[in-house]
Amino acid sequence: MENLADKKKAILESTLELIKENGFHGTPMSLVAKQAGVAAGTIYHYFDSKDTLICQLFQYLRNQLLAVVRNSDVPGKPYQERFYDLWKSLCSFYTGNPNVLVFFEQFINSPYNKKRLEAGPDPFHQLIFSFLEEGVESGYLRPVNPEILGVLLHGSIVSTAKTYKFGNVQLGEADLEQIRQILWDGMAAKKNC
Amino acid sequence: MENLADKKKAILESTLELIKENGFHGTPMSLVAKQAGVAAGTIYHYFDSKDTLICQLFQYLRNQLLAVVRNSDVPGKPYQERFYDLWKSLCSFYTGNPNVLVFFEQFINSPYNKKRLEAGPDPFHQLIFSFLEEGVESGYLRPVNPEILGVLLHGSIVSTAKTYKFGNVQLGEADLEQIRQILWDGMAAKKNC
DNA sequence: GCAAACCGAATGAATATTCAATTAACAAAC
DNA sequence: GTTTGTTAATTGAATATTCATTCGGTTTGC
Repeated sequence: MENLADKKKAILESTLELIKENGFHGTPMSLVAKQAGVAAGTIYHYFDSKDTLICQLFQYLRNQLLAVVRNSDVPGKPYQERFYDLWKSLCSFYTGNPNVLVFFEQFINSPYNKKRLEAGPDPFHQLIFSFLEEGVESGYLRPVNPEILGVLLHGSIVSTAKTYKFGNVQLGEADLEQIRQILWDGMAAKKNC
Repeated sequence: MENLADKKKAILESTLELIKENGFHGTPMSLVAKQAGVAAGTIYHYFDSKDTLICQLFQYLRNQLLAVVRNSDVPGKPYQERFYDLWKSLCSFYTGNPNVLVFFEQFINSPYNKKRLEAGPDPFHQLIFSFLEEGVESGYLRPVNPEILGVLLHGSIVSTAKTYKFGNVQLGEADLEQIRQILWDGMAAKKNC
């Protein structure tokens, strides 16, 4: 899965790049071909249609995201640190790959996503969910539906990454730390209040 | 600004509807015309091009959002209640108008948004910012850059609204209450911890 | 009567997709 | 080591479709 054929990978990366630049529409196959350094016909050797190209691009990037999350988790550490690590690694993945974030947002709010939702929960979602569930059961997090905690966690990361890259305001490391802290303080079980 | 010509309004609303259904692309002018009950040429009487139609639709909806926020704020109330009201009104606007949420997300992550960002901060953003600034200065909220608080506030609302409508999980009123509570607990100044 | 609103078929440019032909990859046979 | 055969990869011009936009003419409001 990692060492995709060079051409196929080039096509996927070019599509990502162009969608960031020109938007979801306004990215003709001819441009994808040119940017990837292949002929138009070659794309159709690897992908049935533009639609499947876009859907497979989503899968491809989603797997990268999953790998990032998996690698960031060190089971031995205390829960709060693992929480911080998770937040940080996700956030830095998005800020380091802003075109991925843009593509995700476009994809998820497009009709393409309908089919995906009908296909059931994806591994990324499940991973986050079970991590939060563990936190609740161990008493580190408030006794709240982990789905809700996931909403807050993910929302804060996406929002932060967007502001970081696109906003007029520049957020520094200290700011990111604060956001993480505020989120934790809200979600953590209150011991002495 | 409120009583737009009937036809113009119909065109805007149809565009919104179709973009939710068929996505940003895949929404031809011919369909917009049919759905709005006008001729294709009529659209060009009101809008220079498809691009300006989409940009004006964004402005149109952004003004509605602004009005919702303005109406929800009752200056006499205690700050925490105003905070809750703001959160609730924004969230229910999005859950009640899911196509607006989808459109916003599409628009903001598209190249159209570049021009908008270059045009400076918009009134909606400013309103939220000053509300949070007031909270910080009055000592109700943590002494943190209001921009950061805004990120968290907006992220939690968007994420919640998306889950509410599109997620596999159904969130009830009690769940929304909890999310609001968690957010407040994170953002509020710590009095006794 | 006049100006603005409106119509919708016609136009022309853009573009997703196809396909017949060419080239590379590579293994088996000699 | 060369030939040969076979399959997969690649090309890019041609096709058919789609779609934004135009414009000459018609209707409506005043």
